Formats: sequence, structure tokens, C-alpha cells
Amino acid sequence: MAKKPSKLKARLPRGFVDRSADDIRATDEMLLKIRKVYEQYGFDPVETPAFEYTDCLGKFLPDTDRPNAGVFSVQDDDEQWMSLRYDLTAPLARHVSENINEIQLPYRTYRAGWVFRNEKPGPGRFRQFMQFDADTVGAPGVQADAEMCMMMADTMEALGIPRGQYVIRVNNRKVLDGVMEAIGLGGEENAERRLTVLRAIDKLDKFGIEGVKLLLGEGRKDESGDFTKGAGLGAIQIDMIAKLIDTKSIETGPKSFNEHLDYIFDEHPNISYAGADLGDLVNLVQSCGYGTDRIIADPSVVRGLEYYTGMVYEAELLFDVTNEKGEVVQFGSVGGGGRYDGLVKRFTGRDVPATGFSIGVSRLMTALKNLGKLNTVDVVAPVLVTVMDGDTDALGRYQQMVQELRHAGIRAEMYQGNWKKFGNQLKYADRRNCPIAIIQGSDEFAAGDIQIKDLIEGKRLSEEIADNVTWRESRPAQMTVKRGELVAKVSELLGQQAEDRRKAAEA
RNA sequence: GCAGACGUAGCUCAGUAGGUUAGAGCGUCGGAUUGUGGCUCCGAAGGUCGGUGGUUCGAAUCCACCCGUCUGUACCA
Repeated sequence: MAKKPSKLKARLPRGFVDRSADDIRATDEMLLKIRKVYEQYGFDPVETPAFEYTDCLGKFLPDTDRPNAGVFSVQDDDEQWMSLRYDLTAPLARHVSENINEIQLPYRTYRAGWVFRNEKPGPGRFRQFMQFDADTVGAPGVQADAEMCMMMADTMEALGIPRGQYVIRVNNRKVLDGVMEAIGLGGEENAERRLTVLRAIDKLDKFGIEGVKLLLGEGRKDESGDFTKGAGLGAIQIDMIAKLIDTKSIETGPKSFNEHLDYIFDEHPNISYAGADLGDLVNLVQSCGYGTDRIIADPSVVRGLEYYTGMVYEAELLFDVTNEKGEVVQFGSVGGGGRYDGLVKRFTGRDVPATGFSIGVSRLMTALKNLGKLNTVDVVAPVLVTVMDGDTDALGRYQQMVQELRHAGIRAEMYQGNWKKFGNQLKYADRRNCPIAIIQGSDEFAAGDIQIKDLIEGKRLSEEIADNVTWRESRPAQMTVKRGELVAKVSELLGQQAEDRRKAAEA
């Protein structure tokens, strides 16, 4: 027997997803709410493309001319490497640098877009996801950072996350730089170890203080028995860092934060200076009424190691997020950002200080689903005008009914499948959750009537009817009205259905 | 990347001392009912048993490698 021709297998690349109608509508609604906050703060949109030249993203391996792992890259026909953007910040820096003479600084701007990362996907972690950024370019002052923090807080609340269920944590990178110096890790020769220490600190929420101590010292073994080498610090150094980041032991108001730093590091000048800067930020937001329930200083915040130079901040959710199996998942931050004073300078040579943050839209959406704050926007499926006769005149009449409904603002469509099997038309309407079906056969046409069938009510009635003959002949929840009353009756019925849904939601 | 678990129909899963033609439920499609959704009944389609190679008279089953999924971990702008 001949081998069956092998069919092409339809498959989605791993780490990518197709988005459903519900997802798209829910995302649109989220984006709208976020955008409203950013606009209110005086930010304007700007959009950059998904591709950039790789060198503009800063992603080349030092000893080859091939792009780093982690980014999706292709070579253009002139051999130049291009990459899909992996965040929205580097492309913004490119845009600003390229148009620096036309752009009025400080430049306040926002944008939402897809970003791509070529790394191992996981549950809730994809290789394409959406970020929504806001940045202020050309503003050196701490007030610009303070504004970012407040805007993040406002955004969380605009999305329906109640106060107390989220928090914005702020730190100043220079505090950490000073700390490194204070524990003897200053200088070029310790760069690698500094990174290890920062990475360890960053894992506080994941492994707790004990886990971080292990990573700062010899190293840590994970559940599968795999061993992670630590930073190899001494006991005294580890203790100082542990005290620094153990936020449970300190008040995070502006004054006590500095006292905390001075207590551990004995008024080390760099640390005190950076701490005072952070204190100014906290003072600023508190004078605007943003207390420590919304924005707090937290010396354990690290963020990205690549380009942040000063303040760093991140938004964390304080409620438990469960997955579809009902297990509580480690959620981490849903957004973050900071000051990146060097990014524009790379292109222009000019000092152009900037600060901004990014919200992980896709991640936040999963969390909102959990919180029940994701209004699965109740988009009502269209009214279905069924087809009883297939001649051109009749089809014209059906189409006309559809248009009448549409012009009255009612979602409607005519059945486009094989009309000869009438049962299938109602089956289609049922599966699509159509609220109403319109039926006009030759009998009704001759009498100047139409049938309006309430599919929602009919579905309810079906539970009470056992045999099929009764079910068919009783024609449940169906009424005959004059053709001229089409729009009026349909509107009335839709109104009743909406009312029923509202009541059901309340109950 | 590293470590571990897993991979049988669209979905959830049976199926091993290697042995005819690999099964079930749900779903899909068709019919009973060509002008009425649901229920019920009848019938059908759907599988390279993740892939490749090996051991064997014979492999879904045993071995090796590869791919993929899940868990942990590393990296993460």
C-alpha cells in the first residue's frame, strides 16, 4: 500500500500564542485605561518599529560581529544585522537621539508595543509580549522620578487594583554602588563579583533572606540538586547586605531610611548621599499624598543591570495569583523602570538624562483575571437573520433587514453558510451565542410578518422540554410581529436581555 | 544553558513478562427530524503510538540520540 501523503503539520512556534477575541478586547480595554492616565499626566504617544539595527539595541558579542543570544536577529540584504526589539526603551533612545534637534526637551512620551525575547518560555512567559512604557527624556531632577512612581501607582488603581493590593518599591542604584564600595568590592577588578552580588540581592523575593545569604556566600543548591555558585563574600560582608535589604526590620519613611543606611554603613559618604536623594523622592510623593502604602523605599530593588544609573522602581502585586490549577504562583513585578542617563549619550555624546518605566501588559492581564477585575467585556453576539429562501429577491429582503438593524446600532448578520439546512442555521446561532434569530419564510413574507426568536429564553426553556417533537413544534420563545416592527421589537428584546444579565450579575 | 519528570485520536486518558486489525469517554461530522437550537437514539470520520536509528521472527512497550511539554534552576535588557 502506498504511503499516505504526509500532511503539513500546523503548529505555532513555541513561546508564541494566538490571541482570542476575549483577550484582544480585554487588552484593548486595559490599554485604554493606562493611556488615559498617561495622557492625563501630559505624555504624548510615539511609536517605533519592531525592528532596529542590532547595534542600536546594544546587542553584539564583544569578540564577534554576531548578535547576542536572547534576541531574534536577521541579516539584511546589505549584511547589516537587525533585531526584533526586546524592550521599548532602547528604541526610544534611538528615536530621540536621531531627532534630538527637533524634539523639545524634556520630552514626555508613552507607547505600547510588542517586544520579543528569544529565551525559554514558561507558563505566563512568552517570547512575544506587550509592554506599555512612559518616559521623560531630558529631565535630570528627582521630581521626574517621583512623577513616574506616582503615575505607576495611579495606573494600578485605574486598572482596578485596590490600594493596598500593590506597592511601588523605589531604590537608588547609587545606594547599592556605595554599598559595594563600603564592603570592599569597589574598582574594576571586582566588576564581575558586583554583578553576582546584585543578582543575589534581586532574588530576595524568590528565595528569602536565607537564600540570598547562601548566594552571597558559597552558593545554593536548588530542588533538582543543581548547584549555583555564590559570590564568595565573607560573613561580615554578608551580614551587612542582609541587614541592608531586610526591609521588614525598618520603617521605609524618608528619615528612618537614611538612619538605617547610616546605622549599617557608618555614614559612608556615597551611601548617605544616594540615600538622601531617595529620601527626597519619598518626601515629594508623600507631600502629594502618596504614603508608604503606595510608594516605599526598598534597598533590595535592583532591576536591570544593563543601563540603569540612578533611581530604579518596580510595581509589585501584593495579592496571591493562582494558576489554572489553583496553585499560587510566584508572580514577581508587573512593571518597573528607572533612570537611564547614559542611553542617549551613547548616540549623541550629549548628556541627556532620562527616566521611565514599563508595564508588562500581558502579565498584568493574567493577574487582573485572577482578581476578577478583567471585565470580560460583554460584547453581545450579532442578531442572526436566517435564510429560508435562496432566490435573489428573498436574499435581498434578508440583507435589507440586516442593514436596518445595523443602522439602528444593532450588531447583526445574515447567515452565510448553506441555508438549505435550516436546523444548522439555528445551531450556528446557538454556538455563536446569538441573542436573537430573525426568521421569514414565504408564509411570513406573504403575511407581511417576521418571526423573532429569543434564543436565550429558548435555551432556558429547553431544559424543561424532554422530547424533540414538542421542542420543535412548540417553537419556544418565538413571536410573530409585523415586518415594520423589526427594529423596535429587536431593540426591546435586547434591552430586556441586558437587564436580565445585569440582575444575574448582581445576584 | 543545567537537572529531573513526561510524550498514545481535536481534548482527557486506558493499553507492558515484547505477540493478530491500538481502545474508551468527550468533542467533530452525517442521519432519525429536507420550516426550528437543546435532549435521546443510530452511524461515520479521525492515529506515521513525538521523530530517527538500533535490539528482535515480531516494538506503543526494550536501548540510544533528537524534538517537544512540564517542574526547578541559570540568564533576563
